[in-house]
Amino acid sequence: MTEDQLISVMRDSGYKVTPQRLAICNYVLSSKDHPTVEQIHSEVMNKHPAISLNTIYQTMDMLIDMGLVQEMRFSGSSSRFDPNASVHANVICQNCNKIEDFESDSIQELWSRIVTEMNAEPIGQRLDVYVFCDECKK
Amino acid sequence: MTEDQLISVMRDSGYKVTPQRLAICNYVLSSKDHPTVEQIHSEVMNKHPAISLNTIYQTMDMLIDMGLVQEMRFSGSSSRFDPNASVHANVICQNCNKIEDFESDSIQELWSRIVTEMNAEPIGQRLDVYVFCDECKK
DNA sequence: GTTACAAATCGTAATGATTACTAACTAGTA
DNA sequence: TACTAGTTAGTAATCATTACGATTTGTAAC
Repeated sequence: MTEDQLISVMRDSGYKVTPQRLAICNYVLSSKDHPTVEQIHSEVMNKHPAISLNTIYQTMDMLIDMGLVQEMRFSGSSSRFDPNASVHANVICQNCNKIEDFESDSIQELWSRIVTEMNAEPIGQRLDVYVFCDECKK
Repeated sequence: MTEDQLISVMRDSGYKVTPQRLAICNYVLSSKDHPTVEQIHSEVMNKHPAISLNTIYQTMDMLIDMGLVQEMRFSGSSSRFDPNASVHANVICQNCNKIEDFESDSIQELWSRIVTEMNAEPIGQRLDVYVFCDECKK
């Protein structure tokens, strides 16, 4: 999604476009590692040194509301945010908490079949696979 | 799982068997509605009026450690515990937070395919489907 | 059965992520 | 340019969860 598209979506959803929000969105929507609020905060502070945690939380709520990110909560740590909107699996190391996405056509295909079987109209989904990553296996 | 089997598993894992733990386990392992710590607490208080929240938390940690329940965290609410160890989907209403299990051969197949394609050795999984339940659609 | 000891329990205090609140500020619009 | 509603930053409050310490209890050895 380009920045112009993002701005349109924000305006269409009734949100004002501020430099803080753009900085947060640009970082989160392009990130690959499912960042926490703290990570987002310290990253965005490079451009906006006075930005408050509150603004991060509020902007994440906006992104969730617009359907552009998914919040993932885990025990013993703070929320992480997943900007990948497609059907995919989150491969999560139980030791170091690293998260990697795993996508494949067969996941998409089987998922649609399951949804049909359920006779439901899902508004979202989440697939987690818990593993020990290569690093942590050692 | 019978109570005798449960007791064996607890002893084998190095946990002592106490009346409080048995009461908590009996309730949680037979529950169908993914209870919260508060629900477990108020239920078990019927038998053990002085039981503390702390004991519930500690016993849930034990059950997680023994692989008999899975913890599920969500935004804006406390953890819920799923005693269903099989591969299944949690159908979660985004409005009332009701959770229902959905099991089918396709889910099993999806799961085995992911595991094969990923070439990983998963130690657990979680499949969520977010919906508005029939009640909340009205 | 008694004893010894490590673990469990309970009550309370501490922690820490998240939310609420408020005054100052700003984007969007006329 | 001026107005208004929404946004921001800073701080305080909340609440689920965890940590702590004194007392009690399960279990294994005697």
